[in-house]
Amino acid sequence: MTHLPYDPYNRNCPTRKLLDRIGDRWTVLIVGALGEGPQRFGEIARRVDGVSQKMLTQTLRGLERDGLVRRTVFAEMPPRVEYALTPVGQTLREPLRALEDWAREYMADIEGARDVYDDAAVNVA
Amino acid sequence: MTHLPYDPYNRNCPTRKLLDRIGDRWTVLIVGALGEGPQRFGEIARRVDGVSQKMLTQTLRGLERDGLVRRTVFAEMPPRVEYALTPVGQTLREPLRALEDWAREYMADIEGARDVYDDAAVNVA
DNA sequence: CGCATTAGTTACGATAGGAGAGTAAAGCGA
DNA sequence: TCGCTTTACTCTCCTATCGTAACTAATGCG
Repeated sequence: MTHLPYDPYNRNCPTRKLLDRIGDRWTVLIVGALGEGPQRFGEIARRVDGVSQKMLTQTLRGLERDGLVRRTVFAEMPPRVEYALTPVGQTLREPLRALEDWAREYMADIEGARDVYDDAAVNVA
Repeated sequence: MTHLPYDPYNRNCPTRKLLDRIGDRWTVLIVGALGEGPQRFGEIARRVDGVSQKMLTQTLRGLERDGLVRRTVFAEMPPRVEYALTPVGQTLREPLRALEDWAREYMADIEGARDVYDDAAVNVA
């Protein structure tokens, strides 16, 4: 039998929560960083400027659970842990990069639109 | 002169916040809904199952301020307000639909990965 | 006169996120 | 031997955001 059609417009569909995860700010940046190759915890932290250790751990754990990231612990001291995209995780690179590229491309337009909107609000007030 | 390169990996870059907005759960679904044509407030609310009036208003206001959505008020009673994507808003449809499609395509894989992960955790515990 | 309709707004409790300090375990220099 | 360093977390506390649900304005209709 085929599965029910997944539909994020339905509140009970699991794709609804999945969208939350993959559209998440840190997920976009972390997957983007790992797209360049496997990296250690600290390397990702430095690459993704501003991410707290807590959120980095939390996001990586979620991605690992979802089978998008593989976590490898080396029994050394100080500890060494390497993170890498799985084959499924690789398939996320393109849609997320598209989002990143969109943000870069239209940022200026949007800042302009905000100025116009905010000026109009001031004039009315 | 060209503008500074926008880089969401830098915590102070405005694209960082922009990523938050466009990756947002409600934004993805609302832009998706409006991709089918202009719609009234209530129509969007019915299409995007589970969105509260508060979040719908808030998200639409943000999209309007960013110049991605145009809001048209008709002076009637009861009120009628129509929302439509602007040309810039249209350019968001493709990357967001790619996200939606990805979620639909890989949902089953991910649910499988979660089962494996959670079973392993139980065995260790 | 009172109820229905539409597009909101407001108040409030729950939850998620950020900041910052604390932890384990081994290496290494004084 | 003491204690400082490194790495990958974990914990606590505080604030911001989100969801729920009730309330509102303004008109038509029975």
